[in-house]
Amino acid sequence: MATIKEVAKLAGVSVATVSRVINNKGYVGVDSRKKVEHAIEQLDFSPNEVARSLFQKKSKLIGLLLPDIANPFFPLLAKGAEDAVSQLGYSLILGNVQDDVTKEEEYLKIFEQNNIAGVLSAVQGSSKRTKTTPLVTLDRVESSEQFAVHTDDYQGGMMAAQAIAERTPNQVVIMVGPKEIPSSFERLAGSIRVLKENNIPYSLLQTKSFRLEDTDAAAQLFFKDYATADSVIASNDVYGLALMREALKRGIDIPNELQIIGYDDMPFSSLLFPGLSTIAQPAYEIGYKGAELLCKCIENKPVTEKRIQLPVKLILRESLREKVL
Amino acid sequence: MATIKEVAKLAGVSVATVSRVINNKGYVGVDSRKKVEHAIEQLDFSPNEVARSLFQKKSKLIGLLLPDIANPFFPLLAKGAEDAVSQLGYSLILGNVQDDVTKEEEYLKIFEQNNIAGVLSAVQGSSKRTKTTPLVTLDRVESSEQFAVHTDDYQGGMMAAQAIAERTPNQVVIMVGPKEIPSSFERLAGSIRVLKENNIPYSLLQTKSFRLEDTDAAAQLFFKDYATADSVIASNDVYGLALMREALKRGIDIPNELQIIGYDDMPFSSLLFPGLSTIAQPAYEIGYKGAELLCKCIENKPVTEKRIQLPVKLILRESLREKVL
DNA sequence: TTGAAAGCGATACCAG
DNA sequence: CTGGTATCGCTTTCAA
Repeated sequence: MATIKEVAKLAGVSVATVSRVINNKGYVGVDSRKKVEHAIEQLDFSPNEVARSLFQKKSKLIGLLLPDIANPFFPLLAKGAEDAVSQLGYSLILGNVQDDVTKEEEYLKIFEQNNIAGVLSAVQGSSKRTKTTPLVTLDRVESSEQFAVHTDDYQGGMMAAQAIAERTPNQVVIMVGPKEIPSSFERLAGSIRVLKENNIPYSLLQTKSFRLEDTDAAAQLFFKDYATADSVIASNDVYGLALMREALKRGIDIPNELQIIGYDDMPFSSLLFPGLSTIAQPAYEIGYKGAELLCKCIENKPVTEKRIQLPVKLILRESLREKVL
Repeated sequence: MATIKEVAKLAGVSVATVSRVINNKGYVGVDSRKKVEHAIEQLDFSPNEVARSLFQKKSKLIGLLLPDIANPFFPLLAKGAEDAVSQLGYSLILGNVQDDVTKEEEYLKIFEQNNIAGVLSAVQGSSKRTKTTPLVTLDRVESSEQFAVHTDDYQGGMMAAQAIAERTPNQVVIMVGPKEIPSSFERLAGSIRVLKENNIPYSLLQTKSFRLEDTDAAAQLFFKDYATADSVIASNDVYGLALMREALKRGIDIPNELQIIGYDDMPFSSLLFPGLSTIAQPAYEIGYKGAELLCKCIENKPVTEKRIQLPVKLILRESLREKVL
């Protein structure tokens, strides 16, 4: 790749001048500029970001920390982040952490070693492990986070329960997401509130993780322990799906014998039949808005909203019974 | 972050010595080493990769080019790549190109500007657009590729057709993936061969892309144009799923009235009921092996296999009828 | 309006 | 064994 020096030489000016034109900064005479532009064209020059980064102590790279990229929620979030970030002139370094704090710390160190401009994190507690770099927390947001994009989990929990409540539930089971995840708690609280208000009895079933592997076990457990339940609020769509599969296998009619509502609205949820009713989380937007917010922080632009809350919405598909009025 | 200079000062040695110990290269006296190690500890020093990269003209970053990260095949591939790469001391820059050549070229330039060590590409034709950087092509591999990890699409196509052939097909439709994708062609050829050998009549239905959005339209089209077909070989699981959904909606019994086989074995395919039978592509391994191969190229290690072919396998689930012997 | 030169943080050559 | 120093490619004073 051509360097600024070669450009300078070809253009017959100094590197300083070249620098000025590529950064559009400082005075440059018209014909100097012309010559430089021409030389750049000729040599197909583009500035080395590494050298820039070294000098600026800040690169055009953003670290993206994900709990598990194989969990279908995160690719969409990543896509949103990537879209925003690349429009704003940044690129993403992918940090897939597998719910492992050690790996997260490794990545934070790598990010730092690479003069990362900021980090976008969908894993909890990253902010405690990062000092100086701007950080935006996504999705699983604790109340202590400064900059964050998240959804209203409490309301989501309420909406899910409300959808159930309006559909003649007899016995409902709430599958509770991992305790460490704050959103689980919020959703649960929201659901419980609605169920209580409607005097609907419910049981809780704790699930271990949001990982794809744990869902089957949970579904089995559900049918073992709550054989008589006729309504279930699943921790997320993957669980909802596992439940559905198991129910269909057992010849249980959905939604008449068992109605299910999930959470997230993962891409495949619409591709099923019966379709999984769910609370849609705007994963793409979370990533997109988060990236925008982060870039503002990085560039010291004014930010009006430090914590952005995105709405969730109820998606009705075939896994819920008809609403009774 | 502490610099090598500060370490040198604290340890009372020169930067050269510090450099030698952190790289484990060249002679270093025992107590010099001790002092340096201690200083490193004290200052929590870790070398700045940007400075290294500038000098070496080569970073510890690897570019990952994906056609569409929202397509559930690629997160798994990415996960495999990430696992391998991070074990070998590299990190990934994520390049999501959305089947857009311009964006791909942008990323290749960005990669270059960042002194990328190599690129891992699951989009076609990247090798034509890249000159000097080591490159490993994944999954959708043309015969011209030097370094590649892929599966045997011809065999996969045969296996899919074979599975159908053994299950009393009456009229079969092969959904053909996008023409630009070489694997589509291979699979088709394999399937046709088997069908011909068994004297089974078939029709072809061309699909536009592997994108999530196009599948519903294709499914509608299928039921419009091939209402009487009783067997279908879908381009991939997403199409298979769309077909299944549409069939169930229309009250068509699966697999008795319509049997379906997909391709890929996407994570959700096992979570359905009826489960989607499919040809499993080892997406994770493709990513993993690809990353390993790339790292060997980068480090000029001997590579025994330049083009690695991974086996596909038939996964039988409920979307196929019983086999007749 | 321009250029010379210092410096970002590390590596590696060469001398001692 | 160790240290001084040029160098990687670029940005940014500072002087001219």
